Amino acid sequence: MEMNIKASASPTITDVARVAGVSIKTVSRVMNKEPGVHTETREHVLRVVTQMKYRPKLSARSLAGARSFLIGLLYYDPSAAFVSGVQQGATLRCREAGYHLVVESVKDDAPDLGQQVDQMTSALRPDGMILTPPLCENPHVLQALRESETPFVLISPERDSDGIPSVRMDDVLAAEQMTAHLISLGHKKIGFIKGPADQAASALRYKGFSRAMKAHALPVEKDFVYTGDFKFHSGLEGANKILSRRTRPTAIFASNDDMALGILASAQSLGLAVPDDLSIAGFDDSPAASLVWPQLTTIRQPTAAMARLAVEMLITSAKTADDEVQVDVSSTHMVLAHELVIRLSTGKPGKRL
Amino acid sequence: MEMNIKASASPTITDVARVAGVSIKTVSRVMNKEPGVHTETREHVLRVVTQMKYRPKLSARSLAGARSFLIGLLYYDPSAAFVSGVQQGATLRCREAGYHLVVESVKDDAPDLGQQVDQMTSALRPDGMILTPPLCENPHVLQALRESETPFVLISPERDSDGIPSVRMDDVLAAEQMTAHLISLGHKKIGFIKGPADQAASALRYKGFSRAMKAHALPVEKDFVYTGDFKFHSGLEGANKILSRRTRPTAIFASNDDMALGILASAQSLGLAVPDDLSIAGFDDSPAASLVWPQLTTIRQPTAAMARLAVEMLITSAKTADDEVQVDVSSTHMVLAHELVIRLSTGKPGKRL
DNA sequence: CTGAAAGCGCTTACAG
DNA sequence: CTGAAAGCGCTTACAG
Repeated sequence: MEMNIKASASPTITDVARVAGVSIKTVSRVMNKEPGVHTETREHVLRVVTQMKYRPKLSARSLAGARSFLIGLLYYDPSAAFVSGVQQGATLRCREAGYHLVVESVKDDAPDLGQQVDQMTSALRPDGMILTPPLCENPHVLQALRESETPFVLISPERDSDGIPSVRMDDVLAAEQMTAHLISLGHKKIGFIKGPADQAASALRYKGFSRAMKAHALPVEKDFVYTGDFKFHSGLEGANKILSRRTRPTAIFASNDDMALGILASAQSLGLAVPDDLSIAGFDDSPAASLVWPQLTTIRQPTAAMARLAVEMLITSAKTADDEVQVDVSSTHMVLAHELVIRLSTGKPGKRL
Repeated sequence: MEMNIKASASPTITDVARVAGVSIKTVSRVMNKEPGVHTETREHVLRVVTQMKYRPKLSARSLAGARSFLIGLLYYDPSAAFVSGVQQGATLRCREAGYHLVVESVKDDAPDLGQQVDQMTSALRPDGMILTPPLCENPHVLQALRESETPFVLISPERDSDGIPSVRMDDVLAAEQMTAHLISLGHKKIGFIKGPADQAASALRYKGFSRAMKAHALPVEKDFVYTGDFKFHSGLEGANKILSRRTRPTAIFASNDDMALGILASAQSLGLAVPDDLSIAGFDDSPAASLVWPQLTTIRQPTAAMARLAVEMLITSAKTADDEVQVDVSSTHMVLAHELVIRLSTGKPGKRL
């Protein structure tokens, strides 16, 4: 017969142990699902735990043990849909695993970025950190992380390097498929808006585009290619330029949605019907892609899935940190599937041109 | 002359005390900026701290003391620009104060929502929680929070209630100003797309609209008012309906940007020029508002500032929890200034109609 | 102004 | 399968 000894405040492991008539070590074993506890004992303890609403305190577990049950997410651009998706996936996986996600927004060009990271890791002692672009490439961040000996996973880094696990999608393949989609609709003159040279995705997406064009024996017209900066305005400008020529493409594929929306704006201001006069495709499936008319054909990045996997890897490495079964995730590079989202901004080339 | 006693691993308060030749209590005082330490002693300790790169461990501080230096942010809609802004402001203020932000994305209609909150508060023991709509109104969340005795602040709740601090903007005033702006441009027939009845902002914004109309002796035509659900599609539908009537308004004001973008799409599909044939105004200044052509006239909510203030209130209440000077924030309701963002989607009523 | 002692609530390492 | 002891790194309450 158990009885409540203290009703107020939150119960500690000692309270539970006393009520259950076992040692705190046994309660600890049960809470951590460790083997080596009699089924009856385990069930009995579990019952008491439920009854007393006992929840281990993170700070105590963290101080005594080797894990903090905290995962850090470092990001830069706050408005990006990309980060939203990543955070969503990370937070859900964390909850499932009894972990918590601590977010930190930093400026990519902050002079004290290294210290900020250092501050975060040494105070919090997270079991792992997740980096999103462009932080994946920031030497100060990477160095601070290495020095703190905090495990970390990169999401969509520029390139995979040995010893740093990463999760990504296949940008080249996605761009290739999108281009093939346009070609299959009947387009032969296809324009392309590139991203800025200093971002990894830019080159990869252009590569996919030109690869598909070449595969179908179509020329990549220089006049139809423009280099933007991933922002709306550059898409608008690029499209204005491309569409002002004597010969126009019947479709333009932009390296991201924001620029694709710029193309759409350009087309509308020029009185071109989309997709009849001009098909437009983007990349990202940002929220805005479904908030325009016609809705944008685009590529959906597996942001949430990438984040889930990143969390997974970090938790696993924390768990097995000093186990016999060393799971080495340090050279794991995962590639997740994307999704072609065909909407109304692409169609067969019109008859009007 | 100090010398490094242990170079490896991270130094603890004991290490610092030994090197500095003081007690750990003195180091603790210095780290917490407590008064009652000789300036010389303080400076000396500070020097050793810097030299050894000492950083107090959060878990130890949390376990021993009354504060966790953790603030929780509970949100529902992950894609919302609103949440992004709030998080941005919260994370920055937290860093300044040496706090960290733990985020948790929950489903508004999850059956175990109360338990989720309970789990979070009892494991993490955050010094405070921030809630965003529609969680501000969720009885399970509020009850779980109250039971856990975690202080919390509501951002833009439906209504202010005694004992629960809140931060908001003045929706009525903002809608009034936007309407006045349209009227000042010369519009007399102005349509309005309402938000869903179950969201507080809906009624407030409509109130501001009708108040301004009345102030200028203009009628609110029932045929020009439509009730949407804050989503793109409902704006599109509402506009289609309103614009299909014999008499059309020369301007439509939507209760949020997503619906305003729906109006824009409708206008474009009907061949109406914006703003010449139809002026369109939104509410939120979402990212998409600047990603369309013409860019949307809208209202910018002070999301980041609201979050900063919320964090501020929580930190203050945590600090003074058992001080003599009790700052009671429990009945504080702050109202922050918004901003009218006039862009190209509004203009003088055209001559064509 | 400064410090010695106790304790926060867990896990670790060890013993049986 | 179970437990007693020690200790994680700080703050609190107290003493001087």
